[in-house]
Amino acid sequence: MKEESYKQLLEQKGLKKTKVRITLLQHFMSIEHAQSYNDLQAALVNEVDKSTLYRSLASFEQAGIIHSINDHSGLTKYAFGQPPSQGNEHAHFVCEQCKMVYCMGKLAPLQLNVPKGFKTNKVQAILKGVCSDC
Amino acid sequence: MKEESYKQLLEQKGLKKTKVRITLLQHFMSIEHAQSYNDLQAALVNEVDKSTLYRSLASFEQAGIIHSINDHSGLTKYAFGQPPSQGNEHAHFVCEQCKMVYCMGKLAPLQLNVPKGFKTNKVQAILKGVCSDC
DNA sequence: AAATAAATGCAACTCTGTGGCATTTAAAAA
DNA sequence: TTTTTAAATGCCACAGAGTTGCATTTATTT
Repeated sequence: MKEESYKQLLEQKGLKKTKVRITLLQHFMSIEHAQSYNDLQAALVNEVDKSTLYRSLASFEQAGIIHSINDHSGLTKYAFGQPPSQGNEHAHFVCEQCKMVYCMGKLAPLQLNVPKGFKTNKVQAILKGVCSDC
Repeated sequence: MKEESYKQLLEQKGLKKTKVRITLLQHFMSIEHAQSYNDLQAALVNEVDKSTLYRSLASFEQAGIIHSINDHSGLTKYAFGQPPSQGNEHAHFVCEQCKMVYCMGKLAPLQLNVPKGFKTNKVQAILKGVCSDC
């Protein structure tokens, strides 16, 4: 995908087309698994300030370009694409060997019974196992 | 439950019956939802050192007395009882209003299809919604 | 090209959690 | 019961993730 596409997406979302954001977006779209803060710093060759990176991630997430994932490792990870939501549920797969986090395809609505008085709005599932690369 | 019971449980698990552990265990067994580090500090009236508390939690978890939960809030929470495991799966319910975390009953095994090459070993589910108190 | 509003970089800070080490305490041995 | 010993505690300093205030720079608008 050429640079014009990234710029188009940013414009469409009402985000300024800055150097950091273009590089970051390019990276997100070129990789298939979720990224930690450190992955991203490395990918951007440590040329970006920490707070700038976190702020960029926040704006991307708010714009629905990426979504964040908590994979039980203590580290938040970020992946390209809309977050799982009503009608668009997806689970995350954490590889127990390489620790990579992948977004899985659409998820069949889960049947879960909760005690009376509890009302479930959404279900977030984390699958743990071994990925196709390991 | 009287103090003897707490002591019995600690002994059974091969843990020394110290003041901190007895108080902590007593607290865990008297409350129905998962506790954050701060909840616990407050419950112990801030009389326990931070590292001692974390170490006590670690030993309780290792002994299978409690289990830790990551509820997407960034904070680890701890709840009484064995962790969800093969044949003993349970989900956690996070109330979107009061932020309380509850352990739900046994969970029907989830049917989730993953791409070929991926092997799922376990599924962890977080339910989000509104609890019976809210 | 000038004005404006937002993004960046820097520094200081908060908060969760960990690790070393001297001291205390529970359990075991005498 | 007293002594021994091994583990638990408290204190301190530290590490890492993430946030915030503020001055400066940069993208966009006029």
